[in-house]
Amino acid sequence: MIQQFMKDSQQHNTILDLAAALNLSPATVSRALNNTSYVKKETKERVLEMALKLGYRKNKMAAGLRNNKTNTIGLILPKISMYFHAEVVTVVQNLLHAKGYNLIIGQSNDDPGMEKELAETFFSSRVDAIIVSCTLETEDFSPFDIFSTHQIPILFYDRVPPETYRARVIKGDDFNGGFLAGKHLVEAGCKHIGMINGPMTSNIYEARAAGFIAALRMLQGKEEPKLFFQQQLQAEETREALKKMFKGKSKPDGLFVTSDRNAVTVLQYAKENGIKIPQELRLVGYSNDPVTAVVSPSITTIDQYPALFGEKLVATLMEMIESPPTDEYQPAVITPVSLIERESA
Amino acid sequence: MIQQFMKDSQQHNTILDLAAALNLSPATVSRALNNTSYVKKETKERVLEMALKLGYRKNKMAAGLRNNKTNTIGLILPKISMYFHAEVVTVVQNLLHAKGYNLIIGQSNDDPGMEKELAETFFSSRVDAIIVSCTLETEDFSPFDIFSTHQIPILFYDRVPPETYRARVIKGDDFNGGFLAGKHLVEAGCKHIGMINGPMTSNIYEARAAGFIAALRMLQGKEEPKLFFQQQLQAEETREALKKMFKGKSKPDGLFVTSDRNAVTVLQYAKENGIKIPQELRLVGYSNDPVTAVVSPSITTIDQYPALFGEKLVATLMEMIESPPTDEYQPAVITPVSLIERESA
DNA sequence: TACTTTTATGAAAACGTTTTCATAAATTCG
DNA sequence: CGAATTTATGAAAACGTTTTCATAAAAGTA
Repeated sequence: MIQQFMKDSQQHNTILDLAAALNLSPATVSRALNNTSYVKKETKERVLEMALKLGYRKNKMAAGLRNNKTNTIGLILPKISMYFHAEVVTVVQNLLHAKGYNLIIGQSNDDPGMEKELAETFFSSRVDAIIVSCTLETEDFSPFDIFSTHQIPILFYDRVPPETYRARVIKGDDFNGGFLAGKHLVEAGCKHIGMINGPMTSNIYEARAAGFIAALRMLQGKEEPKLFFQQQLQAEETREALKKMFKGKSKPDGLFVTSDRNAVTVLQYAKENGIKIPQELRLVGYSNDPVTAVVSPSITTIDQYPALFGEKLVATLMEMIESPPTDEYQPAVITPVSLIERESA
Repeated sequence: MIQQFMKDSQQHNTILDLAAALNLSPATVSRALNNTSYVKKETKERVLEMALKLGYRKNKMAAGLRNNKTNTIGLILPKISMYFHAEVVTVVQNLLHAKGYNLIIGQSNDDPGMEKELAETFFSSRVDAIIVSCTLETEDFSPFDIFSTHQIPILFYDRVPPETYRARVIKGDDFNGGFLAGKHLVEAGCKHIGMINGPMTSNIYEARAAGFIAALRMLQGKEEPKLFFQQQLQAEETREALKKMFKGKSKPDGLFVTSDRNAVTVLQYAKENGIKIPQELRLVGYSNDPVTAVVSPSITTIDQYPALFGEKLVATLMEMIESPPTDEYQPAVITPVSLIERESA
């Protein structure tokens, strides 16, 4: 009965196969499947039943081509395995799935060339929207222009373009994060406070530094602190910076490290060199990577609430997809941060 | 000149637009773009130049529909943010991108229902192949049947179906991992060795337990050890297990915990309860999560070489995609593990 | 009853590619 | 030089949907 309509099992069956098996037109089958427009109740049931029997699944590509909608969102980020990003991706993917969207992920590995390549690929794949956290060095954002010119929603997060590049942005309150760190160290009584920062080409490190300096200036009345280092976030560089810091006569008694991984490196360096934390050196990290909670001493750090971040991302994205495009200026959404006090400071 | 051919900027231009602008047929343009078949050198140059000028990008959906190839791979895993998986995904995505494939990711959150849903979605999206690491509880693998019946390569890794479900599989050498852990604890002189394992419904925990027991049996001559616990990998459950273990009179002096996160929990419990590691309790974890290297004492663990894992995944997948499907039985690929000795044991 | 509206379905076009089938021009070969 | 081959291009069909435009039947309304 049914078998006579079933094609070679390796073939996909289509809406035409369903139509043939039911003596209906493909149009009606499509309508039944998507319950758009009028379809007799009985017909719809017959279609659904047959679809089940033949194991029919819609070819999303064909539908996408026709509808000009892929139900796919592209996500470009530096590296999935970084704690903050892994958490964000986790919730973003879950929420998008619930809303019927696929997520395609591309890692720039902090290489602007790769980032551009991914933008092109995703555009070519006709993603319905795109989410981007930039490279540490991205200065030319024009590879993303195609999206705006083609009215494809683009949403930057965390590492974002400057205000001058008009785009929707969600970012953590890095200035406040830096400020909280500085304030905490000052209030703990530190006199010589240093900082090991990431590259200032990236907005997040720039803002963390600005907030931090503002705190020192406001609360200690100091101008430009001396013990500043910026680097590419490698453990080796952190050690270099520490060596320099502790060589001089004005050793730091407080240190703000803008990445938890590097804060852990500081911890190890301190242990190796007999520097007591927090007695001799108070330490504040950034991100609330779970590792900071289990090392000893545990590390005081700034939580960025990545899950909340992810939720806001998806909510904003959906709003962008659903509402008609507007040229209105949309101020950056700032998500909160807070200081998690632990043993290191 | 050119502008007259440019459409409204929000429109995508197509191969037809190129053809019109150049007074060529779409066929020739396509041939020039993909350099298939004969195209005069000069023509090809003209096409490429115009493509650049008009900012043409191929619509991958249309191409995919026509070619029955999406250049997209689906990946289903429990949760991206787990260390092992994050590392695997990182290298898999990078390698796939280099080979011209997009990666779409779906998280089952260890829910078999969600896993099934994702399989359906990815099938519907016509992925060229699919990579799966199962739920801890997946027992019914039939949701994946569609792929095999439609000749779509499917490759399981890490958490895989049993031998009886014929499918290509890449897994870590969990038996050996368990064996190495057991051997190490025995050789360290432990007499009462316990184990906290994940759910035995999953092949990985079953194999780790089997290897571990084999080691104790072979090297200690003991039959079924007493101090066995299995649980769902939650910190709370680990604490419960520990409470029970240390309540009895035969307290363990060695412990194999088949997940590093839980090994860290053991560390904390030990600290809270004044149990000295490694003096009173030797501890071995599993996965070589970076956290094990930075806690103190650092944790001896089993490395699974996730990067190597990812490389093998992609290599095998490419082979499956490129070579004609075969019914030949393909034995599971086993990737190596090794014991990383640290302070805890 | 005769008209309008609602319900139900089908034919055909469209989405943007690629490829098969033609055909013509250019080149090679005997 | 004429025939065979290679090079170069175009027309049209195809991939699997969805949707517009018809049209017909059923239901509602005056």
